[in-house]
Amino acid sequence: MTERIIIADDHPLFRAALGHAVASVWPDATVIEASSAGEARAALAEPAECLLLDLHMEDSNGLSVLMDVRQDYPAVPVVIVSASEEPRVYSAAAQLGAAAFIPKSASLPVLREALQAVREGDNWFPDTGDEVEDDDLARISSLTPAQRRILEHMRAGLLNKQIAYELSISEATVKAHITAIFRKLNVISRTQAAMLAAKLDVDQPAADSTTS
Amino acid sequence: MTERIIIADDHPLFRAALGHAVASVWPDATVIEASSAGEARAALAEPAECLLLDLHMEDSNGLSVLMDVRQDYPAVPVVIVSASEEPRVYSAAAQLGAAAFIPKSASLPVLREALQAVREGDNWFPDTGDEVEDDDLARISSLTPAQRRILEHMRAGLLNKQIAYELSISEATVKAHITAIFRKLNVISRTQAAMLAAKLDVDQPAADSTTS
DNA sequence: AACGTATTACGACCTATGTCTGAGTCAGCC
DNA sequence: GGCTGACTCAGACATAGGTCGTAATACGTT
Repeated sequence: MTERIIIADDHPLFRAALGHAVASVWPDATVIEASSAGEARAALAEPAECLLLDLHMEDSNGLSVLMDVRQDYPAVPVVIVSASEEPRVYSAAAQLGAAAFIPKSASLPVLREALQAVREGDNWFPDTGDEVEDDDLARISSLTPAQRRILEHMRAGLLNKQIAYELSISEATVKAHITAIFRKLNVISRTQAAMLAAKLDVDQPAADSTTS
Repeated sequence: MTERIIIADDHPLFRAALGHAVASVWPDATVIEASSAGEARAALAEPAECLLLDLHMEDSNGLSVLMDVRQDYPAVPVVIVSASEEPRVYSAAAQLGAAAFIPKSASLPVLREALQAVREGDNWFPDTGDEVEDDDLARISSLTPAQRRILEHMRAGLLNKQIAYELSISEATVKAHITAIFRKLNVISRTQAAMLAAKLDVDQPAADSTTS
């Protein structure tokens, strides 16, 4: 009987590209496309050789789909395909039983290498080079409440004088806090601090994905 | 002579998928792949029929690349390819002179339809119905090239001195440009300007699963 | 050629930002 | 009580940021 490979991704073009790569590793496999987590689960009702799973789909909450699938079909290796390049997401996926993690920025040879490894029963994860950059998130969460309030106002583009007025403290205190914030965030100007705060405020999903 | 079509996207697999679609619309064209904004600009040194441009690449932070390209090569139609589904981004791209906007979630037939329209000199944008307007966009696109360059550097958190060095101009000139930028963007500090630039240039495909 | 306008450029000048030193209060903790 | 950490503030200081006036260049108009 032919092997069934399920590709779950909500980007048709990307499914097509993945399909080509799959075909070169499993030449005789039947490729089943799914554009949502629901379709992927439906496709799993019949035995499958492998599941390529996108983390960003309309009806999916990130890694929770992976959890579900691993629970219900532990025999099916799951290859996570994600736009994320965050090492924290790699390791989260690994802990949840993914067989491989492929960033969408991967090239075709890399993709084939990963799929080949999975076919042979191995795991495959991106090479992060051991020591990852220090974590912005950890740094920002080390701020004290007063420092966080001030960072919020900095981000809004207020002057120190305005921040002092808003928080009913002196400008000297604002400056003192700001100096402490810069140290903790490892930046040297209020613009960098504000950009960092803004970036991390949008990047909530990375921090949130393991707790749901 | 053969037509040159440039595909700029940092995902090799997606470039391949786009290449297939392009080949079906421009059968005899030469497809040139670029994996960064820099490579795309280099490829534009020779006449090109069309540029397919991803908004999210390593060395680019969004729509600023589009601005630059439109400025330097107004004759080349630019098709924006983005993971974003935000109507606000569509209209931003339209205002900045993009010929088309294709969400990465588009199917192959839709993609072909858009490319065909561009080939015939038309525009093509996703069907959204209601109008979105953005004063900020109009303001930011009124910046001169020098001002835009400086805004980009401001956004990266550089000091005026560093910007001056990068652009080989004096710090006094940087300051003068910054003052002009503030007036045009209607802000009063570099932090506000940087936040505004970041907000409008956003194309955050990697971080949109948000909360459960 | 003469003109207006937009852009880029610069220096002088004042203000905002950020650092450093030092110090006071308050709360929790061993 | 002694210790620590968070929050508060002030004065002095150095530097970065921002405004203003001014000028050279470029480009299109008349």
